[in-house]
Amino acid sequence: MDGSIDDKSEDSPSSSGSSQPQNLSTVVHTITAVPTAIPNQPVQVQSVIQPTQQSVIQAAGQIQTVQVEEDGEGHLVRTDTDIGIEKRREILSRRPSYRKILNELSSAEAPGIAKIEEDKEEEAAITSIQTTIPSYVQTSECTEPSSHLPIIYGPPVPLPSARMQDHSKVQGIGDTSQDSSSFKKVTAGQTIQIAAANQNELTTQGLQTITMTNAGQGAVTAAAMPAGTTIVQYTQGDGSQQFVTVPVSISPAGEVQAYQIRAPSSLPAGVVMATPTGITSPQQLAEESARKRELRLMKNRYKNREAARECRRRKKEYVKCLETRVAVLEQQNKTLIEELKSLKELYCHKAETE
DNA sequence: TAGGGGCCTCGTCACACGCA
DNA sequence: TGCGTGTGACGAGGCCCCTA
Repeated sequence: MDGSIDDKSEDSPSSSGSSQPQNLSTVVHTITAVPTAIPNQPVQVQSVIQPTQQSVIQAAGQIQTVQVEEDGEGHLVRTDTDIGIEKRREILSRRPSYRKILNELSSAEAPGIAKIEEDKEEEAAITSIQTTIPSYVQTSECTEPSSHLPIIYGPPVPLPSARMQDHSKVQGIGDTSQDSSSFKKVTAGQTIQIAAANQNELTTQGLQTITMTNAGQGAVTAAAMPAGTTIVQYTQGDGSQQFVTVPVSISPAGEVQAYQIRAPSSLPAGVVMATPTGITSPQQLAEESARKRELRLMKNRYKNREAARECRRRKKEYVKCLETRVAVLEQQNKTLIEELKSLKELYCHKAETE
């Protein structure tokens, strides 16, 4: 296999003939390639494409599949075919991760192809996740991670991305207002006094002030704001503001049940959880299980949100890598064409003289 | 200048896959 | 086998540009 591809499609990047790398922001080819460096050439990129490997091109909302087949002479022939959704799903599910693809690329020591940092950066990211307040509660002025703020499992209020956040929309929990239906207005108002069963449990987390100014629960009843939870803003001893999501159930009489704020050993430092006390009835148990389920879902959503960010970052990196390869291959193709021309001329000249 | 379309980014869900 | 992770799909919202 020499890695050459006879591209039969007219709109493929390699057949464009342009020296500019094609904008691949919406065109993603799933091709495993191993670049290797050889003397006298800047970079030799050898495509290693499995004969049965299929690629998916998604452009302008249309998904087209690319079947790569061997033509019997060691050449890989790409044929575009229409396939059904099931087949497409099957293909997509077999797709290796961007990290794997890029790391395979980088494992060949190709210059200019950066390996995706897996360990240290990811560990740092995890640490930052565990110790910083998520972006959806950061104001636009607060883009730097704040190490003393606790984690919030899930978005108490579904805020848009930091880029999309209008500063006027996010001014901290308690006075957050919004102008679209997806934003849930949180009004300042109620003050909930939460009693701690053991003051030490608070002080171990550095929480010294437990008088909490709370947004009214009724004002936070959003789809993404599970019933029975509320946002609590409190002040630490050093005066810094912190926010936590706290499950709160209100009795028919309008009384707020007491919750302990504790620091479970399973949670990282800076994370506080609130657990109810004195729940005995089946209804309360059911509420408690539902609350735990919501908490788990919120946690999953939060993690998935971070995972999606990472995935998109890797995807961008992968696309950049492909663009670089396209540029290199185009340059190499030009060089080879020029070389072929010169050799042809030399051969013709030699034939004429003979 | 309003609004319509295209593009980008993000959050969320669903699903496949790998691992303990 | 359950759980965590990675990623495609989808919808929503914002931004930009063009046009009537």
